[in-house]
Parts: sequence; C-alpha cells; structure tokens
Amino acid sequence: MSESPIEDFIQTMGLMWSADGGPRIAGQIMGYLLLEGEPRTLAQMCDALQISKGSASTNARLLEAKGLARRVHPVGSRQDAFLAVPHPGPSMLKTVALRLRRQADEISRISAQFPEDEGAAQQRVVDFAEFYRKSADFMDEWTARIESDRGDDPKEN
Amino acid sequence: MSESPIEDFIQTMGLMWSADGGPRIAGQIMGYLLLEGEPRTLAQMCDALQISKGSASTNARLLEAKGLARRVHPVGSRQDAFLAVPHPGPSMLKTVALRLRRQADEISRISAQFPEDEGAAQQRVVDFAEFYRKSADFMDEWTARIESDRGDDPKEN
DNA sequence: CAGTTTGTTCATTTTGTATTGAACGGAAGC
DNA sequence: GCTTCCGTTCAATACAAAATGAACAAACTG
Repeated sequence: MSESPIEDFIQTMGLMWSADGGPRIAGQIMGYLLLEGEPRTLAQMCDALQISKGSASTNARLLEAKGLARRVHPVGSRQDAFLAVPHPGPSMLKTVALRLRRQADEISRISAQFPEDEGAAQQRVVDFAEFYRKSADFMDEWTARIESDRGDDPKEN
Repeated sequence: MSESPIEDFIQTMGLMWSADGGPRIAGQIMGYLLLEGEPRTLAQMCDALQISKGSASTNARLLEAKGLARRVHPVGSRQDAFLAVPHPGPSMLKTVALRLRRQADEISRISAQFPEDEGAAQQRVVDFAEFYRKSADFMDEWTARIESDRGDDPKEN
C-alpha cells in the first residue's frame, strides 16, 4: 500500500509528536491543519484522519492550549473550526521555556533543603538547575529575536 | 512515610525525566550520580534505587549515549562505573539540536514530493521545517557561547 | 418548547513502552 | 581449563497513557 506524500506528511507529524512525548493524534491534526491552511471542523478532522469525535475534541484543544491552533467561529455555522496559527515558533518556545523554568524552580527548592553535610552535592545540583534556568532565559531571548525579525505584534501569549 | 530531601530529589528527577518522555529510571540514575559526584557501579545503582540489573545497564547506557554520564574503569576493579559529567548542558543541547535537524530534514524531504497543485500547502510546510532548522542553529550557537564562557575544551561530542 | 446539532467528559478498551528476570557471552581469576 | 563475576540481551510482564464511544450538557432551530 503506497502512500501519497500528503498522507505521509500527516503520518510523520504524528510520529514526531509522539516521539516528543505527546499524543500522536495531536501531531496528525497539526499536520492536517497546516496542509489545509483554512479552518477545519472537528467533523472534518474525524473524517480525514479516521479518529473518534472525542479524540478530535481533546487534541484540538490541546493544540489550542499550546498556541499552535486557533479556534474560530465562521459566521453562519454552528460548528467550531480550528486553524493552524501562521508562525507557531514563538508559542512552542514559550511552552518549552515555561516547563524548563518550573523544573529549575523545583530542583532549587528541593536542593535548598539538603542537610549541611551535603554541601558539595548541593552545589552540583544547584549548577544543574542553573543550566535549566539559563536555557529558559535563552529561549526567551531567541523568541524575542524571532518576533522582532518579523515585526510581529506579540498580542498572543 | 516522610522522605528525605535527597530521596525526594532522586524521585523528582525521575518524574521530570518521564514527563519529558523518557524512562523514569534514567532520570533517577542521573539524580543519583549527580548527588554522589563520584563513579558508581551498576550494582550500587541497583541497591540504591531498588531496580533490576537490566534496567541499570540499559538506562546507564542511555545516559552515556546522551553525553550525561561517562563510563569509567577504575583500575583494580572488574566492574564498570558511571560518573555524571561535570557540565552536561552542551551535550543535552547537542542532542536536542540533532533531533530537530533530523525532523526538519524529514519534513523537507516529504514536502518536496508534494504535487504541483499543492504549492501553498507546500510553502506552509517548508516554513514550518525552516523553524526547526533555525532552532537547531540557534542551539548550536548557544552551545558555543556556553563552552567559550567556561573555556572548556570541546573534546567531548 | 420539542427536537437537533455540536462539543465535552469519562469509563472502558486498546496500545505502546518501561521494567523485570532469566539466559547468554565474554573476560578475569585461580 | 574450569569457575566466577559482570554486563548485555530479550522474552514476558506490568504499567501508564492514548483512543474510543456512549452519555451528557449547552446552544441553536423551527
């Protein structure tokens, strides 16, 4: 069974997404919306990707929460529709940076409670957390660079 | 059952690792090696973390492959031992950059096969891949900055 | 206001992956 | 050369997360 490049792309997006630890269907929806370029309803996703209504709803909202898709209400239609946001890069980076900062904070918080005779271990752990924090800072810096390069209005968080 | 901050740290490292889509035990080993600061054998990991010999072997080699731990052979001992590398940041970043580049390459390869009447979709997909590639470039740039800041010899890849 | 249509939720099933534990192979010791 | 000690591999198991589909709630229609 040979596949068209279009189908192949959708499938690959799903695999990449799951390789990054997320639900495969979210990646497939992302690929589908990218290809279509215009708003698509949950029913259309179900039809195109052969998935259940529940999965379409859950994963589309996941993309929405991550800032990769936007929900729109076409006038005259009772159905919600989702649209791939034009330049998802900054949103993706902000999500990663947020997670890194939370992890850094938690590591710092725990290591602060180490007993006094573990000073050397504590220092290594603090260094480790510091790297996480700097990573987050660096991603923010990069995000700013991307947005200014394009002259985007940063109204979307 | 209350936990010491030390145990809490190991456990938290495991949870973070699995939240990022990896094996929990790999994170626990990483935390353990960070705390100890000196080479530790597989048997010691099994004892400290209450895990099987197979898991210790598999996950320690995973850390080694990612450049976060180094295998050493203490003279006079028949056992391998693993040591947390002092500054794992660059290795982690290189791993991420490599994955991003592979994903960008695969997306580009697939989109190049799109039929001619899908030009607009192709453009959107190419833009998407381009973001992945730029991300990888940016991480490399950052890696270089970190290494030069510290004056490290970059003998380790 | 009864009847549709649509999105969400959630218990259940399915699927994928981590973990184990036993078997294997190689190297060092005696 | 036989035995012992390690590390690795792999089939079986356990576990966690994803996907489903039916039930529910809300909003619109006529």
